[in-house]
Amino acid sequence: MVKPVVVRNLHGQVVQELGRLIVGGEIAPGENLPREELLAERMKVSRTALREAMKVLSAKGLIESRQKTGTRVRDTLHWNQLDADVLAWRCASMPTDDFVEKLAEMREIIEPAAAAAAARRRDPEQLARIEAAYEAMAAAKDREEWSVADLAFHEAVLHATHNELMVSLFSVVETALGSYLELSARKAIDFKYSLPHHKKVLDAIRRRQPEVAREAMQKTVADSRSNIRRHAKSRSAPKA
Amino acid sequence: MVKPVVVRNLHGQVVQELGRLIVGGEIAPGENLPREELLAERMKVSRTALREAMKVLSAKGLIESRQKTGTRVRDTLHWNQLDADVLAWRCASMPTDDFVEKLAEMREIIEPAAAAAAARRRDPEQLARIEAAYEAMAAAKDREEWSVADLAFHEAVLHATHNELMVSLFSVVETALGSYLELSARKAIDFKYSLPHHKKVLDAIRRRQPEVAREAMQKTVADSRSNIRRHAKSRSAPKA
DNA sequence: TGTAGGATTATGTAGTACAAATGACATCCA
DNA sequence: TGGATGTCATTTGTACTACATAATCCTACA
Repeated sequence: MVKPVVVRNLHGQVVQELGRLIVGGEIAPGENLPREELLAERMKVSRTALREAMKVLSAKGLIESRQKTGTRVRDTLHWNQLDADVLAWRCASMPTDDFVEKLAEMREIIEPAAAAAAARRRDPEQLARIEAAYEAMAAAKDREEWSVADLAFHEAVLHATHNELMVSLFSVVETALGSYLELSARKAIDFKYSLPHHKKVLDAIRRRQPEVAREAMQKTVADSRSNIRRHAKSRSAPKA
Repeated sequence: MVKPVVVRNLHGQVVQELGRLIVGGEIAPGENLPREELLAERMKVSRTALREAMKVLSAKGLIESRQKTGTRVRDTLHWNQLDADVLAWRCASMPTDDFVEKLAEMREIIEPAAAAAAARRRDPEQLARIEAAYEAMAAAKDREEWSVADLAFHEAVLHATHNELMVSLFSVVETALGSYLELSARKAIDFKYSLPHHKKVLDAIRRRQPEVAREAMQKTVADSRSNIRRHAKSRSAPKA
């Protein structure tokens, strides 16, 4: 279920390896990487492959290389935080639940607004897609099926806003959050408990009632957030 | 003022050139690029430089290359829409004001929520930064100075949320929007008209009143949005 | 002491050669 | 005829070498 981030290319592997090191903080911002020739040798790849990987990382804002000076890790300020890879690396490296909170916060901001926009701008086709997702949720027989349908529902709502930037943001955040949720199973009983919430959202969008949709969606994600939070608490060892 | 996107590297230029072509729609999704060797020759660069550029583009989700099949432009769905470059290319290519609307919508969603979060979580240092920005706005003598301070104000608010994802999103959106605003001058008279709005935001954050802050910020950005909209209307030739 | 300019050293670019993957096509066998 | 199988051709992937270019550092000279 969790996509294993399959990489067929060599430089892709190098990107993953270096990316993890940098985002994980093992190579601190401001610090210089070893010379290309050296690093290539150490990673057992050609300088060509290494350089292609470096270009990718510098496209993500993680590093910056100049002649003579060498290649250095940029300040986190310049990192492309909303890049899917960067986010994934952070998820993998930050054991603190602090980051999950931030993701959840983003979601809680985006989704209600999106629901409102969807209620205003949806067209029949998109409404149908939302309805279909809802039906699938209602018909889900296990948690697995339900999560898939749930995700489809939210994505359909986002699509109905006609704003692809929003869709993009959501999918990035959601993917990152999802990887957390899947780590451990929620209570299997009552996995459909939020179905009524979703129904309200659907109805409001159907009836073109932006404010109602916003509020309903707000309740839905707040619920899910408290779920995540409870989750986080029980998962992490109490550190204080 | 508008950063000229200075690129010192050769492959950087190639990235820009190809990126513009793809995002601008001159090479449609699904379409194949010419073979590397051919394309390199046509662009008068070595295959090495071209490939490094392609790696960057594929990191942004614009293209995908496989052996034998060649390199093809991916569907817009996979584009890294929130990448600063991609956004910039879109701004440069989409003459429609439709896109500006979408950017403004994002802003209108993020900022009020951010103001609320800032009111809840700001620490003294960040408050000071917001105040400093406000003072600079109040003291601005021309539109130029004012925009700089304005931007600093909003950025300071975002920082006070302690959520770097939000900061990142804002800065991307804002940069893209900014490039539009700078295209043509707003009315020079009363360029400080929104100062009172900002004051309200500042006060609410200082007093830790999330809801007040949200509402004040909401008014501020709504105002700016209607400004943009008026702007857009007068700029674009009426097409219908 | 200050500055000009060269030595040094890192990345940047070019070009060649070969490896690997895979789509297309021909071939073979039932 | 139809389907499985194998070979070939083409395109990207990787490696390696050579040299260009920029920026730092440091020496030498005024």
